[in-house]
Amino acid sequence: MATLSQRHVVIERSQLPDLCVGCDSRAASVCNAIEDRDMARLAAITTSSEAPVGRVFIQEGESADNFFNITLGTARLFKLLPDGRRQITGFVGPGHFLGLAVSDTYAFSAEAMEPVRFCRFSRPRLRVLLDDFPALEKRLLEVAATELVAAQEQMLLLGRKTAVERLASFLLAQSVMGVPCGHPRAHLTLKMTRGDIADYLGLTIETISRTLTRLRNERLIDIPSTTDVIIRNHAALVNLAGGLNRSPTA
Amino acid sequence: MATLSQRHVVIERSQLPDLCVGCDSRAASVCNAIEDRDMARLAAITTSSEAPVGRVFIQEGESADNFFNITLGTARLFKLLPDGRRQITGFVGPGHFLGLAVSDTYAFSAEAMEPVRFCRFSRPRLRVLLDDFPALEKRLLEVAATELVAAQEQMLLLGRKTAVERLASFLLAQSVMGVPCGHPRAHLTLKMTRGDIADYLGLTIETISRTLTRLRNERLIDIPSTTDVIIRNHAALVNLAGGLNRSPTA
DNA sequence: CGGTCACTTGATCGTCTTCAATACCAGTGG
DNA sequence: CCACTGGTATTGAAGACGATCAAGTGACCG
Repeated sequence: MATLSQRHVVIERSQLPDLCVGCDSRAASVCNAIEDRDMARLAAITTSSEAPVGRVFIQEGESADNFFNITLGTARLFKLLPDGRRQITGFVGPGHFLGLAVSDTYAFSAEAMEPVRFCRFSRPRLRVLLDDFPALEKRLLEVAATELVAAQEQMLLLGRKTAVERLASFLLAQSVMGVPCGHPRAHLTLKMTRGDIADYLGLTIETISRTLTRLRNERLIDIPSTTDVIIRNHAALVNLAGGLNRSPTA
Repeated sequence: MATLSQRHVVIERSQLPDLCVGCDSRAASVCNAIEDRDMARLAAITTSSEAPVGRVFIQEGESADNFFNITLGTARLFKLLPDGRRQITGFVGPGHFLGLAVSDTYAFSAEAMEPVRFCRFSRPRLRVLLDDFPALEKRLLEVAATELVAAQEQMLLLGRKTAVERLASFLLAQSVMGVPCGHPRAHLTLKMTRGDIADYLGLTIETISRTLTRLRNERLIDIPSTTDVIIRNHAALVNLAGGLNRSPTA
């Protein structure tokens, strides 16, 4: 088990570019954020497991006994209302930590979108580890702060942006996902369904579909297939999205 | 300066009840979260300042040079869109830390709702302090995690709840604000305007007003003055709000 | 080839917004 | 004491954006 998860960790790190050391978005990746020796120590106390597509491997409200470190695949994080309305709070991939919940229960659910492999370790064990490696704790704090900033941006989106603006913001965010420093990608391959996007942006499937075709008709994007989007007019999208982290001139 | 802020800190702590040591919501207060000796050390490197009502003492997009620790008063945190639309991400009072931003610029603005007094200290200084006191860092992590959970709850509210549900959730949240463990207060005195509430809940002033009167007509609340709300039917509000952190039965 | 699932597109509906008028309250100065 | 002012809240009427309801298309797969 230990050796298995250890190998995953190594694979993870070797996949990541070694440049971009001083980059902002580097903090977003927990993988990059942890020293090699810490990662080894981390791997030693984890148990690796897998979740098939559709499996909810973290259930909101259940006892938050474990921390998770995704090593492969993608998952959606979401919260539900009693009548089934769903809000997706994020999509997470390799390198992401889950389970920072303070209370004794998880604050959200996590469901595998692709087959997901993750390392799991108990809270007490993490506590010990954090005591031994303050650097790890520092990094975790950075990660939490990064997510907090992202959450605030999402609040702005959900509370104040129109449908087009939300979709523009979403596409732009997707275009820089996993691109540490360089230029944003123009070709996106979405791993989520329209329903996922809708529940992430606080809209409905139909509105997502309509708005996408509208953006296509206005030549801002192309949609070669339902999973692929090509950004044709990046500047216009940025403008629509509300400047994308601009400093307000008002 | 140092002695001044130190006195504030002492005042802060003495105002807080010493019970409720094992309580969940204790983590939300940074004041409670820091050891006495750490607080003294903290106070030693801070400079205390004040902001009059309406003063924006943190500006989104500006260089994030300082951390802030509110010691008196209340402030609204918000983000703006280029055309002036505002999303309030939170209301913060004494004990709250600000400036956890990872990037080199603040991710939000902060404006004094009442006269605000705060201790300010530079990031490098905080870094030194965190190195000396791992316990402080651990607490900060808890605080960040708590805020993250709150942010996710707010995303659910903004993305998926109706106007009544949002207002019900808001009133209930207000009723437990500053009440660490005990029963929620029935009598609320709101420090924010309708406009603030609107920008916090992703609605308009008019909708807030209408929805409040609707709740009053349905005998769920009373509104003795524009700033005061009395919760008459707590259970009904909880039901409206969507169970309030319930574990979804679906 | 039939079935399922996801997506698209159209028509209608409802909630919240927008626009507008009025009421309210505190502070200020005549 | 009362009129005046500016900010804030309430209430009404009309409008818009997105939701809902519904039908149809296309891709994938047994």
